[in-house]
Amino acid sequence: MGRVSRAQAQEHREQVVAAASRLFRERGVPGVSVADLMAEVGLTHGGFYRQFPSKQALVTEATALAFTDLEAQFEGHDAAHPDDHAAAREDLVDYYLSVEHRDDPGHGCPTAGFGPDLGREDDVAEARVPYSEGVSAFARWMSDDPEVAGAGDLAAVCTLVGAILLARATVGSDVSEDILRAARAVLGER
Amino acid sequence: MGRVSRAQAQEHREQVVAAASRLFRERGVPGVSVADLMAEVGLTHGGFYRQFPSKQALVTEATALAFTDLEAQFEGHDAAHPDDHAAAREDLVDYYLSVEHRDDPGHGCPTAGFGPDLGREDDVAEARVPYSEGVSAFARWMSDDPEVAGAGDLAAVCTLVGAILLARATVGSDVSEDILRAARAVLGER
DNA sequence: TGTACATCAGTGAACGCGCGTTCACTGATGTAC
DNA sequence: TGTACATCAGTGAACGCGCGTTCACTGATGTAC
Repeated sequence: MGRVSRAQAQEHREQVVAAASRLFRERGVPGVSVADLMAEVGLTHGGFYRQFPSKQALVTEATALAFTDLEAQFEGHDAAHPDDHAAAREDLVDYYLSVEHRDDPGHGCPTAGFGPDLGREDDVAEARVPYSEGVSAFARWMSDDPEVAGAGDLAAVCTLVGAILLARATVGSDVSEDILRAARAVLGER
Repeated sequence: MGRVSRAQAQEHREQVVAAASRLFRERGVPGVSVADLMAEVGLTHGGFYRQFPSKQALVTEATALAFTDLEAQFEGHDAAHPDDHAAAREDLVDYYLSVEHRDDPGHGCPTAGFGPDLGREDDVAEARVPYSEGVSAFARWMSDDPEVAGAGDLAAVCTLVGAILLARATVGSDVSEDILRAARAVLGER
């Protein structure tokens, strides 16, 4: 192939991070290889290390990007309901606890998508920094006061994340839909 | 080594399932090899396939065993508070949202331990059967009427599982303890 | 603006390694007489 | 109860495979004059 322009290389780099952000959520970090990621962008695996020091470094970047995308989603809900944050929140909860979200983890919540891998593997501990900040921001957005999250807001995030995780793990059983319905009922009352 | 007695072989088998039940929760299914599991019991990897058709079949058995252990834990809490199920439930929630539980996933809740892997990999779909039944039983135990779980009970399970997952993924940040505290506060009010 | 050279993004073979699974083999256990 | 034979739990080498990472190489891009 020969050398590629700096702009092109930068674009490739960003595409790899975007692919990682999606695939890591979908299949988990150990379920996606460096070769898979590069192939997603139309490149071969060898060039990976000219852009990233290691696979684990990419995990941190992919986590951060996924939370940036989540933030944009929040802003989208707010824009759809000017001056009515409660309605925006209702929209989010509605989507969050939908079958669509359950069945599309790759484009879904990074809190649920990256959580399991970050809780387990010590070698991705670095990624816990953007992750923890993302969880805080999520709770703040769930709050009435966007500056501080209360216990109820943090607990609401737990309920959302637990529900989507359980709904995914019980797919194929009626329990899966029961879970989504139950969480929706309880969070609707808040 | 030569042949071993049937009783001995049966014991080995059970020890492997028990080790799998613990290690799969701790490191995830892809994080534990067949050789790891056999070594845990003092055997070599080759003999695995005389006891199990595949690694994936073991996942199902390990999931079922972990939920049997959880059931025993429920009974223990009930036994500690005869005729006071609410107090037993308080005990469970207290342990569930503790730093000890967060830091010991291997002996912790199978709902949180097996959930991520079952939600992701299609080749362990078989294990979703005991898993779904276990989630239902968990919700029923959280209920006042042990025969039926209401939406609030299922949602409480979601909150517990979400909280422990998030607390594990944010270890090292203050958010981790905030999460445990927040879930405790909200579930205490129920 | 044009030319000569240095840079470096991406290639593809290769590194060592660990994986799940198979298999010929072993020798103590279990069984048939 | 004792003996001869069949069974089969566990061993350890080997299977093919994919992993993360390294590296000599390529040729277009970027730069110095």
